[in-house]
Amino acid sequence: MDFNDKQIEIIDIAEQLFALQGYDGTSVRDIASKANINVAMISYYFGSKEKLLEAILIYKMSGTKLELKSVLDKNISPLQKIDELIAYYIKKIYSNVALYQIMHTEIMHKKREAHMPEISKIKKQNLAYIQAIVDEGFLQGVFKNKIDTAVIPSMIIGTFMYFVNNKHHMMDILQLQNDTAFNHYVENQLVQHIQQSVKGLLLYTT
Amino acid sequence: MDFNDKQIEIIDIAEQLFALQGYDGTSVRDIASKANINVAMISYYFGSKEKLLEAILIYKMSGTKLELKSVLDKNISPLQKIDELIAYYIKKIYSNVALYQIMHTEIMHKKREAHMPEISKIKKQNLAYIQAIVDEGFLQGVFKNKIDTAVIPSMIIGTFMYFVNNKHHMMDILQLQNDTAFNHYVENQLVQHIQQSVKGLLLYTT
DNA sequence: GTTTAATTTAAACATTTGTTTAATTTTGCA
DNA sequence: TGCAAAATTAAACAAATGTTTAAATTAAAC
Repeated sequence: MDFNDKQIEIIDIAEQLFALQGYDGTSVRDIASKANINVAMISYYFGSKEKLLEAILIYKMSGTKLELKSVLDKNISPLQKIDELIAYYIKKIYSNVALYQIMHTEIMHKKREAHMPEISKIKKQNLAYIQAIVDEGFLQGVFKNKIDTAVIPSMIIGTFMYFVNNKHHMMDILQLQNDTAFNHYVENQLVQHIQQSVKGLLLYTT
Repeated sequence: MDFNDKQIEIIDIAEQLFALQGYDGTSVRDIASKANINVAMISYYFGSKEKLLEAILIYKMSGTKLELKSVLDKNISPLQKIDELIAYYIKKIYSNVALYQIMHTEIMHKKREAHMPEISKIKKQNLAYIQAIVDEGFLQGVFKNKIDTAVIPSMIIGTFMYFVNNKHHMMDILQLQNDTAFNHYVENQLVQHIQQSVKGLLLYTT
């Protein structure tokens, strides 16, 4: 599956609109006018609106694959690996928020669960890497708590997505004046909070 | 704002459909046929589809108000308060998942940010209660870490919503065979994990 | 029991939807 | 240059959308 420049342009714009307004809330004419093309070009290039959504997932997901293995192979402590894992995780998601928003809203809606198997496979792969770090931590006696590793991605992605989806409200509460301040908060404080809580989960029994 | 039995029936069905298929993905005819009524009844009772969405939010939110004050007033330690707060929070959300799904998808979509102020007000109120518990914990010297309390709701709601929105995947990974097992996991293990991580955030510096 | 109001219905409405058609323009190549 | 393929266009298409209408039915009030 390779797309030409024109297709990629359409994919980029459709991705933004789908993330912002939802799949059903975005018409092909919306996309066409924003992309300065004729409506027919969408059918011409992708076959249908549904297949355009597929194209977005395929194209964007291939460029988003998490390289957690590189974190795993580093010569650092399990605790540091957790830190780096989370920082890397969030950095990746943050630079592809639109894609994740589409995945979490459209794919969730029971109508379109076609791509579920593929996504599920990636999730399982990522989980295996996290599990490896957790196992290592236990082996070294650093991690004390027996937890379900499966909840860690939920904590990272869930917390992060909720936070950015409520950007306006968070900026209000935390008195962040502009987008730069918000970005800075996410990349520093928010990441630290998530790191802290995941480590707290692994290290301490209360 | 009070609704008669017929209106409430429509509200209940529309809530389920909006949560499952999205607002734009659900037609008024969908709602009408599921509710065994004529399409015109929606306009007759609510004025429009948009106002039906409003009605859902108004009606369901009034019955969902978190009674965090009761937790705050209890004669227990701040740590226990955090536990109870989280357990209560999740219990409430879980019994109103559909409403929260609508809020987090539809309200997020930039088209409809009308009800934002009202929701924002409730969020701020809840946050104030959490802040009171955190302050108390610090005063007693139990909590050691200076954190932004504002991220706690993100952790609770975000983690929880992500988990239940990926129900299928989670059941697969955690080998939960049926809905009962899933519910049981959410109400026990998941709640405990979230409690543990929030407390870890407050108690320990790593 | 008659009258008035409230409810319910089927049909029609004007738009908007995704998609296709057929003609036109542009491009790539011999 | 000439020509075939690809790209682009405006228009039309049927189906689905939210909403309204006007008639029919039911309920309530007197």
